[in-house]
Amino acid sequence: MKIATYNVNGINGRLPVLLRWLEEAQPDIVCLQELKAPQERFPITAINQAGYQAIWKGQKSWNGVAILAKDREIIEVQRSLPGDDDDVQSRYIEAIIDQIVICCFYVPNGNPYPGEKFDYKLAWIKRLQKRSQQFIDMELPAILIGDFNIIPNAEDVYKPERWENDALYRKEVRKAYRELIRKGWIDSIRNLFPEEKIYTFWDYLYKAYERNAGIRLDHILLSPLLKSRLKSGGVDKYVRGWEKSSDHAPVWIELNKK
Amino acid sequence: MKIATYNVNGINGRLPVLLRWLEEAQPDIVCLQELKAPQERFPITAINQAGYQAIWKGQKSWNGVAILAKDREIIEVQRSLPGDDDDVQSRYIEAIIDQIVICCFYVPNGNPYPGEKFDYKLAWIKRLQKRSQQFIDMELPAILIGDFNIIPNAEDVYKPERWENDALYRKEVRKAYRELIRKGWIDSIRNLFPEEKIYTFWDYLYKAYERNAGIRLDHILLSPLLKSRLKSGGVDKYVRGWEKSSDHAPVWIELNKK
DNA sequence: GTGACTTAGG
DNA sequence: CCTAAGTCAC
Repeated sequence: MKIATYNVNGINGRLPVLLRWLEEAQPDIVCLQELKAPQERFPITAINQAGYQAIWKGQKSWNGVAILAKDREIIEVQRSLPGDDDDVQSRYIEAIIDQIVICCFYVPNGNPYPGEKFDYKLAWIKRLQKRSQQFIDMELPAILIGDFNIIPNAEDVYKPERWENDALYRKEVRKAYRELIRKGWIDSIRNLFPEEKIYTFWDYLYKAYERNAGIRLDHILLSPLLKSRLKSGGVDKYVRGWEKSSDHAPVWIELNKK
Repeated sequence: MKIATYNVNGINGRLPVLLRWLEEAQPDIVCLQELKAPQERFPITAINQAGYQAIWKGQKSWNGVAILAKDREIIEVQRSLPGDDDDVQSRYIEAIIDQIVICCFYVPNGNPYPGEKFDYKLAWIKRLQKRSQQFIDMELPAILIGDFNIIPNAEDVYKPERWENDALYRKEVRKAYRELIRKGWIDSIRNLFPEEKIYTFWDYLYKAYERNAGIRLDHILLSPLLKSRLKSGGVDKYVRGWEKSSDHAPVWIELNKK
């Protein structure tokens, strides 16, 4: 089973690119972030025609997340991240597919640091830690997947010294990521490729992709129960080179059958 | 010699369509309106690559006119319509090509009627009448060509009764058009096709093109000296059906050699 | 640099 | 409906 995450940066403007990638990559489960579309403007017809069921949580202009699945039932569990009823941003959706809990999310960017937005990011991650710990405690097969807006380590950014005070790399958020790992979550891509330079995002500005000035932001974390099923994975970097591409590339793993 | 007019409704957004049409239609002289680009953003490189020389008068956001010519010298004569030095709108450009005076323009829309904008339109047309009369008086071969924003007659609109109080069809502007004809200008398309229903514009709204709910706004008027050289003409209506087309279609004539 | 939104003009 | 342009967020 192939499971992927892709920050599309606008589901409607990105539709041709998304459909082309779905056709070529044939993922079974896809988590999307940054739909940038209100609930009623999600292109469900085109997604269905491509062979996928979907659940999604839209929002006008910003954020928005979705889970797509091919030939599989999607059981929606949550449409927001528990822990703050006043949070109106559409950044989290959770479902059970094939008996695995899929937590698809888009962590707040958090810039500028310091400031309110950074505080919101830290608070959001705390809620995510809390929610995710429940799956660990219950010993459920679960996946944390999406745009974490966290660069986990120095080897995940082309020029770490430039990023010290960026909310994507601040020590507080790296610490939160390490905390997840300490609790048992497995960074699947880093597990498969312990030494390689792997990026998932290249800024639109300054020819970042051509210079490979990238960062690793999009992650797929497996709960301990799933570790033994991890078969392969990768970043579809070439998609970032397509016309009218997102600034992120799709990231995917394959799990062996239970 | 093939001479055409095309209101492109945004030269940069329309560039692929324009280049495709130039390639297919192979006009010798092309008058463009509604460039909607400042002087420095006219895509002269692409136009040159397509084989055309050009002169143009740009304006930020609105209006803007250009004259293109293939393998012919363009002698620029005017960059604005004489008669009002305070008029800052880029609606008129005049050149001599192959010993013919080419007056390329974009008459003000004039809506809503009544109002200041309608008054500006009438005043603008008066200046055009004055300028054009000079060519008649001097017995020069000349062409008035562009988007007149005038529906000359009831047969030039799909539903005339709906348009009585629209600035494109108000009796004042139709009278001004008749006045040009009375002075000797020849409506080349109507001369070639006295009885046919011919439109050059279909609104983007309400599926106007699919319903053929069109109007005739773009005209090519010949000074008396050129009447005998009129060989053929037409509206490239199919261009309006292309993806990302303008709301106008190109209009063209062919002149016999002198 | 890019997307979504808003506004103005048609 | 469609364009250009200005705004905001990333």
